Amino acid sequence: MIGETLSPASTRAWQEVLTHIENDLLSGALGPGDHLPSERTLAAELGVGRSSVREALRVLEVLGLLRTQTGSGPGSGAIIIARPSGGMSSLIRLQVAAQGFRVDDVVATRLILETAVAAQLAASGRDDAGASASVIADTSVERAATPRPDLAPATEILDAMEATGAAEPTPGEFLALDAQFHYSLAEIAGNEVIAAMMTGLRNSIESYALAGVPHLTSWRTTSDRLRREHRAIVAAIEGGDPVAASQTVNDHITQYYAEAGFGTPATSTLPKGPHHG
Amino acid sequence: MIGETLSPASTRAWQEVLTHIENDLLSGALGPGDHLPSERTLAAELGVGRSSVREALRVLEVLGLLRTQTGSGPGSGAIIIARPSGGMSSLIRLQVAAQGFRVDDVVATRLILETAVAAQLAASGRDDAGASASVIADTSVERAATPRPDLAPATEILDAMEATGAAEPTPGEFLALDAQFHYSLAEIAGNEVIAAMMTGLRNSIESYALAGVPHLTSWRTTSDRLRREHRAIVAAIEGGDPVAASQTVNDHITQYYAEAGFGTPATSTLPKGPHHG
DNA sequence: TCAGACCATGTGGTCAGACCACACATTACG
DNA sequence: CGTAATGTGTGGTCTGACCACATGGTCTGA
Repeated sequence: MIGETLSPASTRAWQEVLTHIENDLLSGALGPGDHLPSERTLAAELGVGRSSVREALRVLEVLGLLRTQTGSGPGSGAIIIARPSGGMSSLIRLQVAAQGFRVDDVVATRLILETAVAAQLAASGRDDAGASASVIADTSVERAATPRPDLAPATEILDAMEATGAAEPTPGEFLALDAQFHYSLAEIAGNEVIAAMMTGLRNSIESYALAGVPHLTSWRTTSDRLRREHRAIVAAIEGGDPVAASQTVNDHITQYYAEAGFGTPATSTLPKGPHHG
Repeated sequence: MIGETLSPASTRAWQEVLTHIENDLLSGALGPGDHLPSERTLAAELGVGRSSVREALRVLEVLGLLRTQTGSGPGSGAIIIARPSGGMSSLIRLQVAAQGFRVDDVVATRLILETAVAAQLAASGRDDAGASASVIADTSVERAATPRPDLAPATEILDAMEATGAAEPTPGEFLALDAQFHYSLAEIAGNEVIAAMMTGLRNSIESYALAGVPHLTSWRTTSDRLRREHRAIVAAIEGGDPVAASQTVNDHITQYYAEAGFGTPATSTLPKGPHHG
């Protein structure tokens, strides 16, 4: 066992651990909510050191596949949770930081996904869902036409954004609510992949969006416009007009980043925040 | 320093390392091609153990931000490389394995991105780029209208797919070339984010695509159709017709997965050995 | 002089052992 | 009967020690 270093050549120990867990996931031996064996047990079973097990678990944790907790009893240990948002955010944010992604590419991609979501939502409640006008939403892969999307979760967020007086959100809070609104649309559309990607894209450029606030001629004017546009998006979706919905979303996002004067990265202070559970 | 265990509360050591490296990336102190300090040095500088440094590096490695190499001299050590494809693939694949992502959501998302890419390519070479017919490609965020996309890299792959005789690709090779073709389109479009996401989405369901081959009535018939469709996609793009390009791509992808009989996971019921309580 | 062998050095990869803080379960005690 | 003390197992971390590897300088012999 000790002399196992004779053949570590191609596969590194932590990769074996990763592969083993992935296989357990694919075979169904492990699923959401399940506990992984303890690090020490896993190490003994796979014949590797605990360090290697930990490196694999760390990867899975960052990727949003599990959470770890100290202590004993239920709720402790490493538990499978499939929460792709966190992992997607980390990945995109770090790639932007390392210049693997351009910020405008991120924005452009977000635009594509959001317009597609809006178009799909607008089309999904109609009788003639999937009209030729909307190529994007016309996928025979999508689930059976939902009767009509319930936009209540989204509109509730809009209500919060329009609060006045003491409850009036600060720019930071406003943008957070804005992110929530857009995410809720993706969630209502029912595509977890898109929702996760949108969250990741949005989070990765959160600092840029915030840094752009001072560049605005008037936060009041802009925020009022954003509020109106949000309502317009909802109206377009409820009106069953995919093209209008897409266009409204497109303008909404495009205008803000144009006004905020993009290209100025928010150096040093990274926004990030604790990986909320 | 030793008694640093008094306040590890909120931030775990490896996260500090991660944050430190991220800050270096954002500040420009680290960039693509740069070497990170050695693990031992980094550990000493940050006042953490080497294990913690390694856990952070492992995360960055999986996310596609750096590669590590043993030995000494240039080329060894941890080097910053911003290659998001690998990380995106791992993330999506594992999320699918952990049931965080549904396979049909992955396919639907891929559809959205690929149709958007095709539409953008078709529109980018025209004088009236951004016509109202193509909402998706109409983003004022996209880079200045490229003169006309050079599809040579894509068509070369198609040539390889159409090789006959000894060079004729096997189904596995064919699908690999197919993935390359689609990736090359995204690459030509110039959006790294989309390219990475497409690669990740495609890779994560590679096994499903392969598992579907036996379900086809005739591989020859299907592969011939795919070849024709690839040429049609290129033709539509060169023809400057965004709608046709999107539709062609949409049909291309949709049809294959329909023929391949989706919904059936690649794994048949495995023994399901819960070697842990 | 030069080419080859040789070894010192530094790197990541891995392991083993040892603590700590924590959370729960059990037990002992008032 | 309830509360406090204790036991147990978990992840989190650090330390020290090897290994395999790649480089670069040094030494040796032709």
